[in-house]
Order: sequence, then structure tokens, then C-alpha cells
Amino acid sequence: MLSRIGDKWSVLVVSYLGPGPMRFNELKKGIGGISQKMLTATLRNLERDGFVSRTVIPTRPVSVEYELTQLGHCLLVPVQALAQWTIANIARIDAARAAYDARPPE
Amino acid sequence: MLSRIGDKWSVLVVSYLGPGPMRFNELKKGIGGISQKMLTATLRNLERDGFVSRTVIPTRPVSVEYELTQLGHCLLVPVQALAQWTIANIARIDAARAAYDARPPE
DNA sequence: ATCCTAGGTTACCAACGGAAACCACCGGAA
DNA sequence: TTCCGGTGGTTTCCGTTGGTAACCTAGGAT
Repeated sequence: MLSRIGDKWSVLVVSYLGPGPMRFNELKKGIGGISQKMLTATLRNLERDGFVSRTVIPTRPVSVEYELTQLGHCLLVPVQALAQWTIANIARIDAARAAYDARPPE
Repeated sequence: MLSRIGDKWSVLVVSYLGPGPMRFNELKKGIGGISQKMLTATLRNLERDGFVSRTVIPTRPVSVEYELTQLGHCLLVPVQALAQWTIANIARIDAARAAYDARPPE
């Protein structure tokens, strides 16, 4: 169960959808490191678990909008806490990592 | 960067180490679904990133104790928030999943 | 007719993770 | 002595996952 929530792409997608609905290619461009395949798979799973809703909009080239559901917004709270913690502590992690890598290889 | 924190085993290990130090096999038994290989790898990475400390205790069969560092305890806060959210909302996720799976295959 | 864009799906392949075997150390039992 | 058990790992093999890139569908513009 934690495996779905602990999935790195899911966390990122939920974070990106926090401010408001986004289209498929917006997400893809915004997240940056994700492959199209994984983005579709991640969105399918998030939809299945009730975190996001998928809406097909009949524009000229059909566009698809993804949006957090109520449950998704609710999940966003702890997820953003984690994301903000990470941002606030990257420097400390990098420092620890550098110290670890630089220590004598016993 | 989120990839290390978003890793499901890391989240679990940090949660288990929350209350206090644990030995290798205690962790393995407690977590339950983890392979020995992944537990060692996860602990190495957590140690490298400064979240846990590794202490070899010279008992009769040498035992190894893992403990959260100050940074690890700090990370524990948002991680536990996420874990508790999950526990509190498993039912809703399961319901959404059942509804998704049961819906007409269009 | 052909191309382009949006959103996917598929084929192929490299890398990751799990299971289980093996290893090193040490003390005690046979 | 030799064997066994219990620590904390490492290695080998193999199945699954994820990335890359090509292809697909449908509508509009050129």
C-alpha cells in the first residue's frame, strides 16, 4: 500500500497537480525526467486509487485534463510536507553524502 | 533526490527506527517483506545520506545496531505524517480501487 | 495528400529487486 | 578436532520494472 504512495513518480505528479488541473503534456514537460509510458501508467494508477480524475475535453485536438480529487488534495498535505522538508534539507543531505564518500575507505 | 526519500523501503526503515535503535535482524523480521540484500542496500544509503548511524557492538556474535541520527529524527516527522495518513485512508483508497475495477470496461 | 499535434500503446532492452546460496566470524557442543 | 548455530552480510541467478523510441488514432492546417 505504501508502495503506491511511496512511488517517486506518484509523489511528483500529485505535487504538480496541487495548484490546479493540468494536461498530459504539461505534466510531462513540467516533471521533466519522466517517460511518457511511466506518466500514463502513474496517472492510471492514481486515477484507480481515486487521487486524480481524468477528463477528456473535446477541443480541436482532444486534450485530457488531470485534476486532484478531494482525496488527492487531502493526500497533498502530507506529501507537500515531505517535499518541503526535502527542499529545506537538501544541503544537509548533500553534506552528509560528501562526508561519507570522502571518508577513508577503511 | 526525492527518489531516495520516496523509496518505499527507506520510508519503512526510517519508520521502524523511529522509537529507538534496532539490530539488523530485528529490522528484517519487523519489516517482513524485505530481502536481506535490499535491507543492507537501504541501510547503506540511509547511512550515506546521514539519516541513520551504524554501530558495531562487539558482543559474542558481533551485532550491529542502526539508529536514527538527528537528521533522521527530523525526517521522521513528515514521514510519519505520510504513514499515518495512509493508515487513516486505506479504506477510501480500497473503495476507489474497487469502484474503478468494477466499472464497465467502456 | 501530407504533415502536425495530443495522448497513448507497443517492442525491445538494460537495470533493478527478490530468493536463495554462500561466506566469515565466533563460541559451544559432540 | 570437527561440527553446528546465529550474527551480518555478499554473490548468483533470474523475473519484473522502467526507459527509449517507434508506431497509432483522430482532427486541422498547408
